[in-house]
Amino acid sequence: MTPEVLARSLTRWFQKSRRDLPWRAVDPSTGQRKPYHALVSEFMLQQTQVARVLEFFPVFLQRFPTVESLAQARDEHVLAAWAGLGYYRRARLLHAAARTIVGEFSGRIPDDPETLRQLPGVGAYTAGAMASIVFGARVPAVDGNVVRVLLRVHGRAGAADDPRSLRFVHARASELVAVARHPGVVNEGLMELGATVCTPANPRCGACPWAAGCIARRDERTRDIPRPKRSPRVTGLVLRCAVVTDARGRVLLERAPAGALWAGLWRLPTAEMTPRRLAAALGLAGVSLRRAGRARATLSHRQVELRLWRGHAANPTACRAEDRRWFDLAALRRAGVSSAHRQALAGLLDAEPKKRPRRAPGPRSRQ
DNA sequence: AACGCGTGGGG
DNA sequence: TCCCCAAGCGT
Repeated sequence: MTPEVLARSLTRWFQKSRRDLPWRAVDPSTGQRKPYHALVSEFMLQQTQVARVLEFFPVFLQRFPTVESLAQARDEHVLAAWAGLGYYRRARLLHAAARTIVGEFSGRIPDDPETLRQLPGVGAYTAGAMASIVFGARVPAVDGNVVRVLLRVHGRAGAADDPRSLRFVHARASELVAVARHPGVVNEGLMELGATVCTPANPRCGACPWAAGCIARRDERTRDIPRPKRSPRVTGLVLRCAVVTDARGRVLLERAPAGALWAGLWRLPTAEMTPRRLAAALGLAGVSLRRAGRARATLSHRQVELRLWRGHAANPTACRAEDRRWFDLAALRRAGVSSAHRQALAGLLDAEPKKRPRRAPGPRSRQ
């Protein structure tokens, strides 16, 4: 099928089937989407599904309604609003981008892809998406969905992360936006098609506007295109974590240092190695620690086991240290804490309904 | 260029 | 339970 035919049928399909997502709302005063809302949504959507972002987007915007409010915010508060969404570097990069936008562009979000690309956390995809979807620029926006959809419709074999596949897809996407009436609609339509119809497994070809001309479907190769990527190896990681409370029921947390997992978020005092005397190694001299179960977290590249050690601090000030703080339960709920640590703390937070109150029995092995 | 970085839903 | 993976980016 020619680019013209593809662009036209995709546009028609998208205008009929597009989901009503909050970041797609048009600002009546400008007739376009709010650039700041689009920016926040694009950062959240990096490697993250729509359903997940829907939970966080409105809350984040309520907390930081404008790019100025985000730029002025403290890093810790931005991280707290991101807690649970994952890939926390995005929160720092979005924060930095907001500061650049306010500091260098008077709070106006750039509208051309080259300038957008200079912002922290904005790569080729996000720059293309912002420029085309918000500002109408005639540039492609190639994400994982677009790669899959275009490889399939053209019947092009290859892995999704193969540079040759990506060059091919970029060329096809460029043809589409070149002939499109609304480049942003074509780009967003491609992603929508990949997310809702041309899915990795069990594509719903019956609902696809391109089904009649799809080469992969004709050749019954949708299952083989794209070839699966080489999966990164997942390594195990064991962390010893102290769950220490004081007489008022407050729990002691520390900020995960740069370079650590969940960098910048609050975590339980943690040791990676097995120290002879855990409490002393954690700077908790005088606290008697007892084994208290474990929590597991599966990350993209890491299988983490948190071995929990419970203790009480008779003298809270003795446990103070740089980047450590006592949290009461209310503060704990508001704090920037990863889902893994939130799960580990679930026992303390039982006022809060947890989806998975997994509580493994204590292992016999020494921790 | 390959790797590090979270999370929860679905098959 | 296990495996796949989703609107990527920085280094």
